[in-house]
Amino acid sequence: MYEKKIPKDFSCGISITLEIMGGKWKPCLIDSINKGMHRPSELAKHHPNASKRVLSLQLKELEAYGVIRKVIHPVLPPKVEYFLTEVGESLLPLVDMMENWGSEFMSEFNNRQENIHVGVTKM
Amino acid sequence: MYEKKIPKDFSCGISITLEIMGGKWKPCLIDSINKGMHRPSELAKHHPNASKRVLSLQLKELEAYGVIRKVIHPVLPPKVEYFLTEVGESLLPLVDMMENWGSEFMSEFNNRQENIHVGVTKM
DNA sequence: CAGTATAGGGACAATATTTTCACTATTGTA
DNA sequence: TACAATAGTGAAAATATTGTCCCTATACTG
Repeated sequence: MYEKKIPKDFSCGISITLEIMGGKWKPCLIDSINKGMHRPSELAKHHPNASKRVLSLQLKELEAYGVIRKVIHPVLPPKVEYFLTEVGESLLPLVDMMENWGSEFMSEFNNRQENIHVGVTKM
Repeated sequence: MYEKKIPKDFSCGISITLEIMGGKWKPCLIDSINKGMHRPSELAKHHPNASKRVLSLQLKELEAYGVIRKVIHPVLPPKVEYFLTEVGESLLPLVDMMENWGSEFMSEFNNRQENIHVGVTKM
């Protein structure tokens, strides 16, 4: 395993949340699992920009922190499903807020760009 | 400047929020500025684990995204102050939620550790 | 004069994260 | 037989982020 050398800073709640949610795809994964995508292949198809490897790693981390629960069906070809735990569900408001804020910011941002192109400047 | 080679993924709002808030200290900085710490030296003293360099970089990024506003007082020795913009203030609920969730998770986590030490296991 | 405080940047080193690619193994399908 | 789908890992490379150290400049203090 990879051993970290820079000590983590857990002085404030924000750092903790960032430790658990900070990965590039973790909030997206929580969101997707909540929306019904449980199998790794589904998640991978829904996030084509994410490498399979990272998704796998981040799922493992989320599981290690008790955010999701892994169910291995003993069949072949393999079938695995991930579900949110209570801890994971308690993160949903945060994930939703991230999604909403980002969407609003994006549309605001696009509006600004349009206005600049048309030569209009807001006061 | 540093040029990124992996294209950003802005397909969902979450990625956008992460792009703006994802830095190691950005949410902490927003929180601190909101709580009245406006000068870089104050912020640095309040986050001794963060290197001066990174704080400076992340402040610059927050400014570039319009989350904070920089006020340079033309005096010597230099005096600079950062303030939240409207965009920055719109992030406060998110920052608060991160702080609260992390704090709760941490105390839950500590409780569990204690219980394990005492030999008690919750069902 | 020497040191401190102020805000910040450049150069570079150290560390962390992500990507790529090749592999494991089994079953079903063309 | 050859290949896809399934879930996942190892090794190594590529990229990103953060840390360390030294430098700029000015005014004040001792």
